[in-house]
Amino acid sequence: MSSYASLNKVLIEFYDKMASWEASVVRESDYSLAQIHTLEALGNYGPMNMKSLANQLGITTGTLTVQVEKLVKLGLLQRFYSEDDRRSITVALTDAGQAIHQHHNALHLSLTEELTKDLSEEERHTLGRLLGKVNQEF
Amino acid sequence: MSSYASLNKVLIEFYDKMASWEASVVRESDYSLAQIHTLEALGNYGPMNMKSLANQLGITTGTLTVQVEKLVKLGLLQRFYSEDDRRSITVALTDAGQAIHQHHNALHLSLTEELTKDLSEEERHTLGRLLGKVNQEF
DNA sequence: ACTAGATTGTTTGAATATCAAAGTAAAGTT
DNA sequence: AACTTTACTTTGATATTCAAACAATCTAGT
Repeated sequence: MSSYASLNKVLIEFYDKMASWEASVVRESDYSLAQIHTLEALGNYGPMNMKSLANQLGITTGTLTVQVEKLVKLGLLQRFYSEDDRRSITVALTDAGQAIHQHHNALHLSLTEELTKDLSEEERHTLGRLLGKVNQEF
Repeated sequence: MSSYASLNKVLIEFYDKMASWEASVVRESDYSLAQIHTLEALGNYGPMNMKSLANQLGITTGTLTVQVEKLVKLGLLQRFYSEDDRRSITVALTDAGQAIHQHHNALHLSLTEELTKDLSEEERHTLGRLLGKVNQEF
């Protein structure tokens, strides 16, 4: 097996396991997977407009419009209207949304600690550096 | 930021980007995200019973029962009944299911090649080794 | 051998999430 | 000014999901 193929396997396996972990964590919360993903995207990458957010989440803007409307009604998101471009709408977390994101993010951090507890400090640094390079290529 | 926190960020970012890529690739195919995920799990990890597959996919067995039924009708999956434990049902890809999985997997392999083209052979090996360790901790 | 509890998978009913396509309004282009 | 593109929303149809109740089978302890 080529180095690409074996690395491909490992990358997919990580993605699968992360998705499965996320699903089980979210199922025990008060929010759906789609909702948590929306809060996570805004919490991790900051406020953004509908198009960027839909692209980030891998859904259409039509789907996102519905989802954002629900989260606004729940008090977790707020919309900001741009004066530069009046078609564009920036979406951001409210304080309440921020709190939920931070709670969820703490779970992620615990998981990361657990997953990498047997790595040396240097290995953790190397893994972060290499995967960071990979991320930039998307 | 601690080494855990920065690594956490990178891991999440990779997961997000992979999910987004997967969604856009799948949207252009004839199958849904849930269906492709089911085929992928069986293709990558081999035949398994309903409970294991549901766990692998991060969904309940109730949801999976419905999904497997559809895929069986489409001729992509087949069920095998165990004699050891007559409650258990092993699910596997048919040849047609295998073909779809292989087509999708080829897209993954292209992505991996693209993502890691600027890494040295040694860096690819290191990344695979470290992420492999992480995967084992789940 | 009996039984109580655990395990595996299915069914059901209700809530959510999703897309594609059509529509609206604003911005950019020629 | 007319045309095209862009950002977002709405709509209608499907697909996905879960929790809870259920049925069949297995396991362990007595």
